[in-house]
Amino acid sequence: MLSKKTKYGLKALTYLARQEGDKPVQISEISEHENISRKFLESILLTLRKNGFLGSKKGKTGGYYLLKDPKDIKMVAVMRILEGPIAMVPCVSLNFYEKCDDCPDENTCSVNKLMLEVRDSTLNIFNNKSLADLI
Amino acid sequence: MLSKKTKYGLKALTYLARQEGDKPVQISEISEHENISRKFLESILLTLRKNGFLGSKKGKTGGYYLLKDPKDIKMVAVMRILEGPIAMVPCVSLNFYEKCDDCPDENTCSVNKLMLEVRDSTLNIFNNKSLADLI
DNA sequence: TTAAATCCTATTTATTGGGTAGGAAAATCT
DNA sequence: AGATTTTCCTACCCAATAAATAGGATTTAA
Repeated sequence: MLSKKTKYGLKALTYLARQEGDKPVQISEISEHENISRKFLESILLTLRKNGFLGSKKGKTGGYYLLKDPKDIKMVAVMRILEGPIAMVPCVSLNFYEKCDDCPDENTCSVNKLMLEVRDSTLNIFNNKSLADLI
Repeated sequence: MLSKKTKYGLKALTYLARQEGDKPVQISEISEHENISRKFLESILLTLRKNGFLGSKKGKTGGYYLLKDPKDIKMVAVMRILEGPIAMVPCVSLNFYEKCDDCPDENTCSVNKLMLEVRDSTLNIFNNKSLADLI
């Protein structure tokens, strides 16, 4: 299941991508338009900023704005920051690899091979989709 | 993330599929070979039985066995029973559909469309994989 | 100087995953 | 028949995580 954090983050990003010009958009504007708890959204935008997707301006007339062109914001990057691993099991994750405590041998593990296939097909989508494609 | 329930269930199924003949296999044998908590596995096998994947025999010499040929046990069916929805959001789920409380219109929702694509590609894999393919 | 915005850390609350407990019911073996 | 060994079933617990909230510090424009 996609976490609400990721879902809200994606919605906020598309909201920003739809803006004309690069005037900062306030949290509350986004939260109202997209029906997201203001405080929760605040923390999400904060992590998106800390990870280089958003810029911000403080004080009156402050807000958030995209740092890159929507077509240069790959879904795979956003997903990894907000949701974490793309893979369904850590043992087939590229960026969050972890060995399973059960499973003595990954090479002969049936679950491993199945989930590898799922990962590849999902990755294929996220690699080839940018924020621009979401609008 | 794939739940351990699903992971263990898949491992148990492949273990059973690898058996010669259809003699019942006891829970404890599977749990030892696959490093799964005995009690937890018990509850998993129970749901697999209640959903028509496994048969069981009680008492001494009892245990579990596959009811169908491994090639007739589709991954998509197993996944839906053990893991639940294939889709990452309820609003694109075929079997577990639910409307999102935020989102006023699914047809114009960017997340919806993206996750629909992911669902389709994952579904495509699970539809075309059977237990036999896991061995 | 005031108001309005982001920034930041910590805390709370709710949900779920993972696992246990304990006994009832059934089947086998002696 | 009785002992033993298995599955069956319901209920419960615990820890981790997700979701959301609190509250003040900092910055900026008017």
